[in-house]
Amino acid sequence: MGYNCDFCGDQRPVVYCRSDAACLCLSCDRNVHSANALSKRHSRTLLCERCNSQPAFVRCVEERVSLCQNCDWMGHGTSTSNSRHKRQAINCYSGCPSSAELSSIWPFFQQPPSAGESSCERELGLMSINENIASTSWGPMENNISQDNTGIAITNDTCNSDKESSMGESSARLLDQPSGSKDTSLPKLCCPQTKYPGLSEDDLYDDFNMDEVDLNLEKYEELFGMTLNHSEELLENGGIASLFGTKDMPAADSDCHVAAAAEGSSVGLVNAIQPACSNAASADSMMSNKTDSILYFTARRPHPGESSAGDYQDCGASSMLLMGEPPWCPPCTETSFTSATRTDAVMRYKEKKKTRMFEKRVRYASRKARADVRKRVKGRFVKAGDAYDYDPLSPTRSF
DNA sequence: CAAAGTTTTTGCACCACACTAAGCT
DNA sequence: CTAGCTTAGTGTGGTGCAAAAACTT
Repeated sequence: MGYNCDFCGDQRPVVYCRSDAACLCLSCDRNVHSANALSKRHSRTLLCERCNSQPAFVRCVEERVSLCQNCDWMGHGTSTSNSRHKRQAINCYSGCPSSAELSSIWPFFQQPPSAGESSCERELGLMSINENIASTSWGPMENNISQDNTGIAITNDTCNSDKESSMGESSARLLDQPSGSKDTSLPKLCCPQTKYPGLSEDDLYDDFNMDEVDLNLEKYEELFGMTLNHSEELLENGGIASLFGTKDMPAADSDCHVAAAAEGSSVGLVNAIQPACSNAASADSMMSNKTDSILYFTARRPHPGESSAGDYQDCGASSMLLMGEPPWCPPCTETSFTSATRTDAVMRYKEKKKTRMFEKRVRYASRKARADVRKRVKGRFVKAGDAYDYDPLSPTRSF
């Protein structure tokens, strides 16, 4: 097929790293992801055995292949005779597991013939995979996630730890909401995007526990621009109140409420839109809807001293933390969302959207992988062999 | 309220080199 | 038409610095 590891370009890729958007062989996977604590947190999953370019999220038991959303859709769509094939979700992992340990995560997993025991595996012994994570969770173990009954996943991510401190109280309140919380603790699956036989609605919601990098807005917008337009249309049509099921949407000092409500409502949108974008659909598309809504509301009126909405976007799902009280909180007594405010907000949103087009995005995962491990002096790349003051692969510096 | 001073935020250039794409043989 | 080669241009991330913005006096 001609597909090779994005890093070494030699071995057949086996796993897909969402954070790096890279297909890697086991050896490089361990090398790259043992480089530092952050890379170790990258959640990876098997590579789709059909297209060899997307992360697999289900395993077809009958066909014994791991499939991405798209290939699964193509192969198991309702119109095909294979639609009744039994499939099981494929979990993600982080850390630096050995092939044997991967086999314990995925019973069907077999080490490719070409991929021998890597030096990384031999030398580093960095296996840090947490049994619970491997079997039940998406991503880093430090994520504490709960869900409310609208399907909002609230992540307690390191990414927003700073902001969380300022919003800590409201976040805590949100997390502690007795009425809304189902106390569902951690989501269980990593990547199922649509409803499948055997996957519950809860499983669907689990999608919202996303890797922060996957929440790159341009990426979603690029793939699923229509969903954004949809959200925008709702705004412009004044559909916010009806969308949220309340006519008293808070205005001032309540961006958080609005965002949270939009959050929950977006889930509905997702379900409605999903089939239309199935060709390229992925879990990302779900977050596209979610974050787009967040984008608008958080961008609407930044509080003094707060970071910009863009910062929230950078943190992806963790932006949810900043939303303060959940939608089921009684609306405040302030004026409702007037049409003038809405128009103004839409204008700001469109402006923001325009500028966002120019934001940086990683186009070549292999280059990113190289840059990630390249030695630097004061942030600048140095020639191989030259003295350096920063080596991403080494916890200590040369000086 | 305006001006001056201070602090914070934002944007960008820099670096090496693997990789891509285009052009040519 | 395809394959192989050459070459120019691109993109990648961490850091430092300058400019702009925000804030205080």
